[in-house]
Amino acid sequence: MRGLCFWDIGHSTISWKVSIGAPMQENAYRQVRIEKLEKLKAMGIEAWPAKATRTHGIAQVVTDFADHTHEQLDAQPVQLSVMGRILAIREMGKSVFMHLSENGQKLQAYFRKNDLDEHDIQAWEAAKLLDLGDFISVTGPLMRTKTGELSVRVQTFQFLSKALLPLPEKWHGLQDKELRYRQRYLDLATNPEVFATLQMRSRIVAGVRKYMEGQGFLEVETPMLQPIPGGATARPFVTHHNALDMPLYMRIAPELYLKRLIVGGFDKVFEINRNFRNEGISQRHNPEFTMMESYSAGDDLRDVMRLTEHLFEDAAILCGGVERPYGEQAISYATPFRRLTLKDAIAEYAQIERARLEDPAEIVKLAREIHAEDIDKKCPGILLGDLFEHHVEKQLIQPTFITDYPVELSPLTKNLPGNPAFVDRFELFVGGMELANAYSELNDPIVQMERFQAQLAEREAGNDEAMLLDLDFVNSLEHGFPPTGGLGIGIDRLVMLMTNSTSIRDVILFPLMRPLKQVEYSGDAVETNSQED
RNA sequence: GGGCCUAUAGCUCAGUCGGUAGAGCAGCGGCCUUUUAAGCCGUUGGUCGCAGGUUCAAGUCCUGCUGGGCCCA
Repeated sequence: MRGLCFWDIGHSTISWKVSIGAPMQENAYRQVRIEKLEKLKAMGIEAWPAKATRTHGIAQVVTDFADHTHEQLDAQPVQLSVMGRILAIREMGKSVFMHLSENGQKLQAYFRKNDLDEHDIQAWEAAKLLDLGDFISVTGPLMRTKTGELSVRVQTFQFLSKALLPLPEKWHGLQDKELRYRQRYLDLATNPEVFATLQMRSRIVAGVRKYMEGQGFLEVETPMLQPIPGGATARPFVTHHNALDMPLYMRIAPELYLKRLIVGGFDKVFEINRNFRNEGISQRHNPEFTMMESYSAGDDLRDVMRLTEHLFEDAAILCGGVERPYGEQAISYATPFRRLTLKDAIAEYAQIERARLEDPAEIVKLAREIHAEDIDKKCPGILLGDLFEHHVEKQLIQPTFITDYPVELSPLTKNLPGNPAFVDRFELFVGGMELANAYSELNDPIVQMERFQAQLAEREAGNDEAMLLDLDFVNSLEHGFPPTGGLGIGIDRLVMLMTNSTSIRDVILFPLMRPLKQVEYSGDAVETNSQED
């Protein structure tokens, strides 16, 4: 047999949510359409031809002829062919109106029995076999209906793909969030706002790429499979290379490789790609997420701040304006963004006397007030991070750079001049979320080695998120690493802000879902291929 | 990890105090040659997520499980 898989609907221990996308399912809808398919075959019509008859895209027609009046289209007929999926059918006796959809745009097609008969005597019978969800192409002159809607007056049409399964409800679309994420194709096909959001994501990524290139950065690709996962504090996904018989890790960050490129002589590089962190899933976290990470030789944190805020301003303008709605808020991306040190932010938003944050004993006291975990094991710097997270983060709605981080939170960052306890780093917060993270990169190989050793000690003490030592990276620094400004921007979150989406899943085409158990279909035998618990 | 919510027709959703399982859309059969969620008439379709329990009787109450959502840490 063909090794088809289908969702188990019979196994008693399996939670099964009936799905319109379940192939091979006993389904009256499917049966009806198989019968229509037989009728098409009998008429000699191919249901799935190799190429569509098409002269125009629907988007093109909609824009190009937006201003053409009824009279103009009558006087100078425009003959064309477009393809699309049938999203609505309004039947009126011997004429039928349909909406065809292509790439998020809609165009009406007007089927009239007399018009079809003139070109093909069996066409009207074939048109009766059209269903919601089918892809077709229609050929004929453009017209405007009585109500002024631009339409194709169909003379001939072509089946492009006969849909065997029905679309979700035409008015509400697909609402069930689980089905929306599991069967994103149906979500996209029936929810125009979902289509628009995910289309906008691609445009934003293209915009970011264009902006970075405009600033003189070169796009590069560094390993996603890494023998030593570095550049961030996070748990990695583990995999295995068979031929080399060695463990490999999905990268948690590209940082250490991009920095090697600076050592190698590239002055400005960036990379837009996925990072993988083996952590929980939430409205703001997906195990794989997209980062734009960049390094520019000769720059420090102030330069990176300017780069960052203009990138955000640019993206906002691309999406419609420097002021963008986010939930109940209006966020302004007009530069410059507010700058605030970590301690000043805590003092301001928690309404704590600034001087207390200079006293380790006071910091511990404040940490106890918010019931921070493992207070005894943590140094004051890390507790400051806890205080910030608790009191400040969610309140930073307007774009705000937080600067001057404790060294313990930033093993790869250069110290502030004359201050061994704090580093030259910023994080950008918008809409209560961390959006970007940037450093004046640590370029002293001796200090870097000490920082790695401190991380190893952390690891010994049981922190499995502490960084691993990457000796080759330290070695590269010893060959000379110029002052460098580094930046990472969470692209998914940027898209959330720009498209006013509250969940990261809404801006990821295929967010990770727990798979439903499957069975393998092999002739008459149905066997489970899922792992027993 | 903890708490709350949720799963009913292909889809969107009702289902009261425990007493014969409902609507709209979609589908199917009719009527209708410029409709706009077209309209009108008729009609098919249910393992009420899964497994137990209580009860004369469970979509409804209880327990467990599974998927999903939301909130908290």
